Amino acid sequence: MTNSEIVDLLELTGRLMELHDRDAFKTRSYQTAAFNLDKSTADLSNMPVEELVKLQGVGKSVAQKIREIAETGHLTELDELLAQTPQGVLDMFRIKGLGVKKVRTLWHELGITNLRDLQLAGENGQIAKIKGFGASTQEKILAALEFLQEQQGKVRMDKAAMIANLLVERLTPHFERVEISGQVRRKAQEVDAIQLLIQTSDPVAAMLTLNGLDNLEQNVPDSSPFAWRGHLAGFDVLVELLFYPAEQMNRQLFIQTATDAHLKQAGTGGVPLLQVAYSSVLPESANTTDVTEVETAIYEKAGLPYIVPEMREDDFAFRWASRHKNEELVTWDDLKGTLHNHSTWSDGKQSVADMAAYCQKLGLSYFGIADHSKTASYANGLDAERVRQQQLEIDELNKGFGADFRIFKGIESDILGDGSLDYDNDTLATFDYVVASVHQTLTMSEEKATNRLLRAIENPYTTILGHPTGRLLLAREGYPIDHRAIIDACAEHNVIIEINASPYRLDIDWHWIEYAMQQGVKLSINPDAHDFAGLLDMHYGVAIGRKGGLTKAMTFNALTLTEMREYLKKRRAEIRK
DNA sequence: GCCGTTTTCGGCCCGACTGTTTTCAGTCG
Repeated sequence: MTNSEIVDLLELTGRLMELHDRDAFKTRSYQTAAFNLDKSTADLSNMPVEELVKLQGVGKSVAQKIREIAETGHLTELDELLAQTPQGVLDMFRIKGLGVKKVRTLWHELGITNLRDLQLAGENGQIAKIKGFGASTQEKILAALEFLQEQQGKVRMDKAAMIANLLVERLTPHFERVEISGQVRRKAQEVDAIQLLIQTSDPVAAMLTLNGLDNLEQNVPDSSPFAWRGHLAGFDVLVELLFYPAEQMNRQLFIQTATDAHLKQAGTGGVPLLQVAYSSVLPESANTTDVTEVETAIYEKAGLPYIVPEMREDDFAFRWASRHKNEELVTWDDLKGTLHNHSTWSDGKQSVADMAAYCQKLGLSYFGIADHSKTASYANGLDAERVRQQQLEIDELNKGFGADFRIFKGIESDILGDGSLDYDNDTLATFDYVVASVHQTLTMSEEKATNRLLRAIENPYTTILGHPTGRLLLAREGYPIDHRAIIDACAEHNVIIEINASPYRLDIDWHWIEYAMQQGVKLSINPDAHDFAGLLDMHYGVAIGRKGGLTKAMTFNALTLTEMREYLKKRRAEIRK
């Protein structure tokens, strides 16, 4: 059991205890234990009770529960609570704006035990009639339900990659060649089908083999003699396994990776790319696995420039290719540092020193710390005094590094409702740079949200605009903003825009990268890391950056240490003028 | 149930905002 699995079970237990009106303080103790353990780096599943009780928020009782979870994978108390809770009531927790109290009211007052009934109650106006609810709440619930339904059967790119790799591992022993294709190979940020190509000359035998494997649940009506469709147990996303003979593998890998829109692109003589892919005699030394060679040949025959897999979405790629070369696209190796990260000073799991050391291990030459600011009290945000203390710590740490590594002093300053940052100028002036982000009051009209961001961009202390829309993929739509106005303002005020690389956000959306580049606005691939693993999220940022055509030259954190120091110094000097 | 003592029992929590209220409960990050 991983820490987060243990924490999730404790958190759910606390939530269900509250739902079922158990003792409020007992309930809270589960919730605070989960809250504290979520930030712990201790190896919970391998700790004895006497060690566990030393952790903040963990007493004898919760320690024993953790042991039970670690040893059995279950918590008896939770299982009992779950048995008393309809699945549909649990589903209601996924609706933004519904907490325990409202869910309990909907369940007990209207007898709602599934999302369908919830929708009907909303459409009939019943929800608005409950005291404590109103027309506005009802509207919000209906909108959130609709959003949730749209996300059904989709997973984020990180989970999709994990499932795809799991399948490759499972299938490789049984087949000559297994390749990830489709949305996962294309690095789509949301995936509704995990697609793999399987090389076989005997589809009937292949089907039998697949159906003999554990945890692969076939959906027979959706399958065909050459395509197994179904699910991997435990994951609510379609798995599609397509059978091809050896000589078709590379050709199909190309075809299945690109979107229809991309394949419709006409090349020389108006022949669509798809037709070229099907009709060409390809350089197939039978089993060559050099896919790039084959795909290069296809584009060449079509008279079109080679497009990297990430960009095979629509005709944007061809417009981009008329102005750029593929070699200009940013890569992981181009990244020289990282600028939006958290530490134990706010809600991160690791210390500044440990995070910096890990960055050195990754081969980066600078680590920017941008912990939460004072308004983010829920995340233990730093007031001016703690900012000062943290900066002293960073000064000390920097003394220990040679000329090839440095920690930069940043902050993720909340953009308040009126667009101002939440420190006075004297404090803002102490940072090497400022990431300005919105964290509260996320329901705004486009006009209000845009004006709020514009004011933050105009603030001379703002270096980077953090996650511009506040969206959470598959969970929450961001607030609407006028992207052009925001990007134009960033150009005017010399503000960099973040590509938040967390697979939960990927915000700013890749569709806006090209416009930003055209306006001369650089983008920073920011992991928003709260622990070591979070730093690796920059891989997703690179993938999504490439999808949007981001070049190394326009990637802010591709600046070398020397260049970054110079840039930040110059930017500071401009403020003083 | 946990914590922290004024050491074995009494008090537990961060603040902004929204929508529903007419003084505040519920949600969120």
